[in-house]
Amino acid sequence: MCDVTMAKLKRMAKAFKALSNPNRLQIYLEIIDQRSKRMEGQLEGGCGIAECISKLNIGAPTVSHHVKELVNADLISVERNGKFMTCYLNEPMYNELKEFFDGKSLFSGAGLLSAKS
Amino acid sequence: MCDVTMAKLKRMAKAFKALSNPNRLQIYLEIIDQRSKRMEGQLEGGCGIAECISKLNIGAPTVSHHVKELVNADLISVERNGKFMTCYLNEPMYNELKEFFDGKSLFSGAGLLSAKS
DNA sequence: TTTACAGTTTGACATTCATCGAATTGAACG
DNA sequence: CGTTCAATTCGATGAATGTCAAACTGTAAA
Repeated sequence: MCDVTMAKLKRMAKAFKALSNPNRLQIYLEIIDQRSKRMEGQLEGGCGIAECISKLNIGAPTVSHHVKELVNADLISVERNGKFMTCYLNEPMYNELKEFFDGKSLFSGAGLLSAKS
Repeated sequence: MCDVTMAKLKRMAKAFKALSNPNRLQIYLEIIDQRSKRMEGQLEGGCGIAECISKLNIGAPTVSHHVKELVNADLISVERNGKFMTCYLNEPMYNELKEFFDGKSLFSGAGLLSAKS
């Protein structure tokens, strides 16, 4: 009965873990930021990884690893454009996160804790 | 100029880390849940730790450790009531989390990534 | 005061993480 | 083709994490 809820809990925990590293959070926010600009027509395409590499104080292998983690947590998706890589925000997951703290969350009153294991 | 924003980023990353463990997330949600019930007058007092211990599949030392992590991330506060411990939701942090994914977040357009270290 | 219960501390252990340097793949371009 | 640049893969390593069992502290109640 709590299966769906439990699955969601795991999914959320995974998303939070992906966002729990400051560098990864910054990459995620950069992607969100570029998406906003794109929606306003100030930009085309998605967020390039090279951009993140140059703006953060960590090496390319680390950025690559972080991007993979964000993809793995369903927070973003990645697409190859010739020589470059482009990151896109995963909108459904973004909305799920947005709704998570909305008070009328799936969790409240669901008696989640009574589901052992 | 981005100091405040950077501080917030770190704070958020810390909060996400605290919520990135499924057991810890469940404890947090239980506390939120009990707070809701309390607001509806269905319950008095806060959430007891013993309750979490009995409902989760982990030992008391681990729950104690998790609770400390939640306190450390400013997500909850704890108070002693005689023999029992009571957990309370930290409302400001809860609101900060709620507002984080609100679109008009502090981060969008702030050029956060351009602030090296 | 002795017992029982709630919760913490300590120490240990296996696992996961963040990061790096070096080597590698893969696309574009001369 | 050979070079260059974007990005990944592959070890390696030091640090942090989640969990437990055992011992401890502190409060209440018998």
